Amino acid sequence: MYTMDDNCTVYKTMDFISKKWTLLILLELFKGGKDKKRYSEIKDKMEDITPKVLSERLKELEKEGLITRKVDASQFPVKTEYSLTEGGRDFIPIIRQMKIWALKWKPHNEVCESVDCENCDL
Amino acid sequence: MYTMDDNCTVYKTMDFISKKWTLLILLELFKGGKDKKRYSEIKDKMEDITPKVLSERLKELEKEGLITRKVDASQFPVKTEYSLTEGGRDFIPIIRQMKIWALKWKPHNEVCESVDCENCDL
DNA sequence: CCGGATCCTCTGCGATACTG
DNA sequence: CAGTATCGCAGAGGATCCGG
Repeated sequence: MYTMDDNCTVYKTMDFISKKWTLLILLELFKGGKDKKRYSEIKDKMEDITPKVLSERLKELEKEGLITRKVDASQFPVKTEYSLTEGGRDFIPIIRQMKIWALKWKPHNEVCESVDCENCDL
Repeated sequence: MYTMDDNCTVYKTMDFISKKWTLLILLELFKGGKDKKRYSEIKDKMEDITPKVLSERLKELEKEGLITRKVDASQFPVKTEYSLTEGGRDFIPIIRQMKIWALKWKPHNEVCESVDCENCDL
């Protein structure tokens, strides 16, 4: 007999990525091939996310080691830039697998009908 | 220039699986190699889920085509059994990828230190 | 008894405004 | 520009109830 263990690595990982917006932020940081993106740049692309939640998720992702945050205060206005860490980049293939799964099993539309559509860069 | 599109297949999939408990329920239905599991059986294994949320998630998963629900009213008490569909089973490798990722990048413990630990059957 | 539904509470998300 | 502060609401958690 087994029971779901709170301490299980998989359990904790799934609980972490099951927070709203988390995966989409990871994907947004990956898209376009840029290694750094600014707070406002992320926010502008993800139209429906609120500044509070974006801020919360970025902190969580940093704490979990998936992204890094760098502040350039040498000039004004101050620039804050976010990048994927190696571990964060290594999560992208999992998101790609989700897309491949979705293309196979879910009805899809013209916006996103191929694996390499420009909408999500996957 | 691109913007996150609500209609995007990937967007919708990520939004769907990003609901609390969804992935854990899928995993629970996979574990142990049984093809069917009863409501109470799932609930007992996932100690912290409440009957309300379990019921909601099972309905969503059924609607999304990942699981099926069969009621056996031929005897008493009535049995309700849930199984993974082909599409649902095809999602398990993605969860396995998450575990592999977690084992590589996150500190893990004795409960779950190998890919084939009996705790999650992945 | 089993598989939920119902009621209530409380945390998390959303919307808007504002600041160093 | 990059976030906080404040408030309101929907969805998750807890306990109990109920029809078959």
